[in-house]
Order: sequence, then C-alpha cells, then structure tokens
Amino acid sequence: VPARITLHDVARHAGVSQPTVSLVLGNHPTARVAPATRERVLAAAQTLGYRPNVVARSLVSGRSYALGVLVPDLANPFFVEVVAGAERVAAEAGYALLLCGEGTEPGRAAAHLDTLLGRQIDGVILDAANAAELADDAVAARALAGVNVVLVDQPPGRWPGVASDALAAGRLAAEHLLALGHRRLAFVGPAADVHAFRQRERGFVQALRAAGLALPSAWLRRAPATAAGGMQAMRALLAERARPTAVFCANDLVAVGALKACAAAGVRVPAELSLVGCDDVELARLVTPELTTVRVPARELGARAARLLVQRLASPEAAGERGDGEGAAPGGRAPRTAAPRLLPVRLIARGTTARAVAA
Amino acid sequence: VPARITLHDVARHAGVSQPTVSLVLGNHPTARVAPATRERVLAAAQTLGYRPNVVARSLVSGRSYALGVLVPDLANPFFVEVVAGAERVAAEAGYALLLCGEGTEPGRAAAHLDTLLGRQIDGVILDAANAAELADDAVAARALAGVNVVLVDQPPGRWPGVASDALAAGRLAAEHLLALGHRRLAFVGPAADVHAFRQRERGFVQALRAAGLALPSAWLRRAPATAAGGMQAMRALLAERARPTAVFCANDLVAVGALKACAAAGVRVPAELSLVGCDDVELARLVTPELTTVRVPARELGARAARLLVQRLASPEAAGERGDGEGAAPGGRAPRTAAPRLLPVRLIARGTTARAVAA
DNA sequence: TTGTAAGCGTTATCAT
DNA sequence: ATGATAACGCTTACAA
Repeated sequence: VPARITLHDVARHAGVSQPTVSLVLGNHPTARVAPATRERVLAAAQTLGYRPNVVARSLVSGRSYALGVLVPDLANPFFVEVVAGAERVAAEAGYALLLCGEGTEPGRAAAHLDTLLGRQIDGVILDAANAAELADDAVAARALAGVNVVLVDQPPGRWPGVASDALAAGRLAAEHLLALGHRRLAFVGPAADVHAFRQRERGFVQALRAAGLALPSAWLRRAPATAAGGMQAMRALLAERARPTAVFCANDLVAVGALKACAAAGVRVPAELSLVGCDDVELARLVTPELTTVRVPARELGARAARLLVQRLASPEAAGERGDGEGAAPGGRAPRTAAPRLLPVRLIARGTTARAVAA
Repeated sequence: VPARITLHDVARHAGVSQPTVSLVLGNHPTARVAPATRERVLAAAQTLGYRPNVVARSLVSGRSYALGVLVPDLANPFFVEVVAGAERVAAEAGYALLLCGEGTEPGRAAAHLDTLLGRQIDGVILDAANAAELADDAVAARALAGVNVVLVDQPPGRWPGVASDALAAGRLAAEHLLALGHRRLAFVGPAADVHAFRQRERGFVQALRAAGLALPSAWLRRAPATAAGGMQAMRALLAERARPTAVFCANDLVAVGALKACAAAGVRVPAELSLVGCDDVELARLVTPELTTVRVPARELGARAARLLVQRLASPEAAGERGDGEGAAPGGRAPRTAAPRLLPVRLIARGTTARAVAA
C-alpha cells in the first residue's frame, strides 16, 4: 500500500510551502498566487498524483461533503429511483451519498440519523418519512437539529422539501376511470400515515365527490403498500357481495398485486375490472396487460431534493431558514413565501383500463 | 444549530483531562481507569449528549469506517438487494455505506473509485465489475491499490470475493427443461463480459452437451441484460424459421421481457414455450404466469461481501494478502488455498415451464 | 506573493 | 491512573 501523497509532499516537490499548495489547489477566487509557482505546484501535484484528503478537509471546515438518504424500503423501485436521482446530483456537486438502511419509522430513522450525524453529514434527504412524528422522537429531534434536512413527498412544514402532486395523481386516476364510464370505484392503499399516499387517496375521493359519487367503506381497502398487500386487498374486494368495476391502487406494487389476484380469481382485466396504479415504475410495463398508471417523476424528485440541499449548503444564510420549497433561484432572492412547487404527474393509459361494461 | 459536544466539553464537565475521556469512551481493553472517574466521565458524556466525531477519529486513525459499493445498475433489483444486504452487515459492524453512481465500466468505475479513495474509504465492494479490465485502467489501478477490495460474482483472482454458483444455475435450468422433455433449447443473455452471466451460459451449454444436445447459434441470442433486451431477443427468436420449445434467460429481467414478447406475439407460455429466468427477484412472482427461475441469494451475497470486507479490515495481517475467498475462519488460520465457497442456487419451478409437447 | 502558525476533534505516546 | 503533548492533513488568518 503506497503512502498517500499529502499537500506537504507536493509542497516539497514544488519547493514551496504547504499552505501555498493549498491555495493553488483550492483555487480560491480571492487568493492570488504567482503564475510561475502556480504552474510548479500544479505540475508537482500532477506528477505525484495528489488526491486531497477529504477527511482532513472535513475536520477543519466542519463540512463532510456527504449527504444521507433515508427511504422506507429499497424493495420498492420507486424509492430506488429517488435515491438514484439524488446520487447523481450529489455526485455532480461533489457530495457523496450515504445510504441508510431501510425504514423510516421514528425508531429506526432516529438511529440512522444519529449515526449520520456522527459522521458529520452535511444534510439528509428524508423520503416519505413522517417528519412530524420524527420530530417527536428525542434522539431524532436532536439529530435533526444538527443537519440540513430536505423532505421528499411530505407536507411543507418545518423543513423545505420537494413533492409530487399526489392530490392530482388521485384526481387523474379518478377522472380517467370516470371518463371510461366507471361509476363503481374502489381504492386500495395503506393505512400508514404517509403523506403522498393519503393525498392520492384524497384526490381520488374528491374527484369522485365532484362527480357525485361516494366511496363506500367496503370499497376502501387498507393494505400495506406492497404487491402482497395489493393481492390480499383485491382478494377481499372480489369476495365482496357487490364488486366495483374499477380500482385505483396507491402505487404500482399494490396494483400489480391486485392484478395477480384478479388473474388468480379468473377476473379478466380490463374487461371485467379496470385497474390504475401510481408511480409508473418499470414494473408497470412488465406485467401483462401493461398497467395503466399515474407517472410520478421519482428520479426527478430525488434529483431536486439533492439540488435543493446542495443549494442550501452553498448559501449558509438560507440554511437556518424555514422551508420555502424549491428555494431561492440561483440568482435573485425568491420570496420566502413561495409554496413548494409540486412536480406534475400525468396519467399513462395502458392496458389495465377499459370502458365500463353497461351494468 | 447547537455546537457539537466534544471530548473537551465532556472532560471539563467531568473535571478530568480530555485524553482520559477518550480512554474511557474508547473502552480499550488494555487501558485501565479508576472506576470513580470512569463513572463521572460516562455520566458527563451521557448528560451532555456526546457523540464522537467520526471525521476527527478517521483523520488520526487513517480509517474512515466507511465502505463503498459499486454496482452496474440500480434498475436491476438484484443489485439493489446485494446493496441492501451489504448495508445491513456494514451498519451492524459500524461501517457506513457510500453508494456510488451506477456503472461498472472501467471508465466510470475508475472515477467512482477515485472519489471514494479521496474519502478515505476503508474498502470497496465491486459487484459484477470486470476486475481484470478495471485493473488495466490507470486511475482505477491506483485507486484499487489503496483500498481493500471484495469482489461479488467475479472469478477469484487478485482480490477475494464471494460468488453464487452461476455454473450450477445454468445447469439447473437446463436439467429442469430437459427433465420436462425439452430438446430444442435456446439461451438469451448479454454479450458483455460479466462473469456470472458467462458462467450461467456455460453451465447451461455444458448440461446440454452432457445430454447430447447442441445449442445452435441461431438459438444463442445476445441482448442487454434488461427487460427491453429480453423482449427484443425473444422477438427475434420467434421470427426464426425453427423455434425452440424452451428458453433460458440470463436473468429475470430478460426473462420477463421475453415473456412480454411472447404475450405480444400470441405465443402461450408455458403451453407453447417454456421460459426459465435467473435470480428470483420479486418481479419473478409478480408476472403472470409466475416465472420459473433459479434462485440466487442476492442479499446473502451482499451480506457476505460486507462481512468478508469487515473481517479483513479487522485483521490487518490478512488485508494485504491475495484473495482466498471466504477468508480465514474467525478463529484459526484457514488454508490460503481454500477455493471461494460458492453460494448455492436452486431452481424454483413456477408457471412458465411445462412439459414439452410431442413434436 | 508567500511562509509561519494555529487549530479542527481525535487517538496514542509518553511523562508524571 | 491520569494529564501533557504530539500528531493526522488540511484551511485560514496573519506576518513577512
């Protein structure tokens, strides 16, 4: 294992002092070095193969140039996409991404945050974590006090965040089904207190109301936001005395589970039953028939969250401020009151929805 | 933002010197402190809410207690599982996991490794990276020289690693299909030089040979290891003058793509064509019919890789050594010549395979 | 323009 | 048993 090259080595090689090298390599806008020495230093660094020691830099600057991400569940491709999007932006801005174990329940999340904080993390992206609940946890609250936080798909509150237009997602699903002539609509989603899911449900119900329809409690099925959950819920739904003609699922995983349950029960989709998912993960196009769903820009969500975080880290004056969504524009000062812009979603009509058969 | 509590603060609060606190909190086996002061220090740390600064510790110890993972593609759930498995073990051992952007091609991988090295990473898990090619890249080679490396699903060589029994995977698929009476077998897999894929193919072909069968070149289709690739390859296969009665795909994504192509072409699976995938990702059970596949323990693979890495980091004498697979047993010195144990795979017969119809 | 010096929070090696 | 003291590699005043 070859010893690491330090600034000191470069300095000796270039015949200058160590801080001078630091100045050159840090190419600060204000610091001015003689072109000659600058050249010499750069050449020395080059030939020696100098790599800055980020750890040492962190110690003095107090910044680690590392970000944490917390997602509920890596088994859900949606969250993986969010992470991937965040990673890309973070890497471009020179930040590393620390992946936390799964789980955003207050207990687990608090533990993760605690270790992240010990690592001098500069900021953390909380995806679908229940921020309000989290703030109640003593450990979490303490950890959260020390870092910059950006929320993904959470209601605006103490921290800034980015979110998709989940209300519209539910509405679009409902309107699509209504336009196809469906009047007997059901919803399958988790009971968990996750903002995006709640909003999808709410948007769906609101659109039904607007059309003069109600959602009978028997057709509002609670299930974990997984394929297994969707399957089970759909089985229960099919066992009902009165069946709906269309079902909106809180996400694609649930919808695919529901689709499977239909296949198992011999219910033809979309002939006998229409199905709409939400997220538009790759899986949606892999099942047969392909899933009609509402596209939510997961990658973009992650990317924006990371960008927002990086921006706030760059401008310390904003760091302590309360959430203002997308944050100030790179140039001028945007009004602090601006509501978080919701990323648009759109309905992707595919193979699991069709016109309702005349009752 | 409350100022961080340092050892110094704790020392003042406990009325002792700062190194003493370090001694107590580090609870070294050799260091002996008076029970009284120990108590006082612990109490002070407790009330003040002291959290060690990992960055400072890293600077002096030269270890960052962070690991990197490099995977080709986060869109493939298999790799996500590997990462998740690694994360769990790493976290338990007190290591953080730095997630690198996707891509294990020499160029991208080298860049990732370079930044990881700057962060004083202690080790890196290379999943399905072409280690041989990577070592040819100047930047990568330099980076690789500075860290502990563990390979996942790569042939044993310069670095230790863990791998699944990919040869057996191919063989099991072939034997399953042969047992069902199939004699016209095809393979779809990537041309990319990825060890596991090559071995799966080889195992498959070997088993065919053993049964006195050959794999005609027209039935050996090259395609990217994605659903889109599988779809395209299967379309091409179905367009052949002579069709196979069964197809083994390099992974589940490819198989699902193939399944879709069959559905689109009106070819009934498994009645007209049997399909076998590989990996057994969740997706395999979500499609209809459920995919017959070969289960590869992805999570376990990641977990073992992380464990191996952590072990080697704990015992420096092994760190510089060449690869010896699973490494020495925690207790005694295992022979250096021990071949890497391959994690067993097993065939999961589900809905995409059936007896061959009499020709 | 450049070198000197201090200090970031630890750990580790000494004296005491 | 415990307290000075010196690193670790870097950034940032401040001096020269």
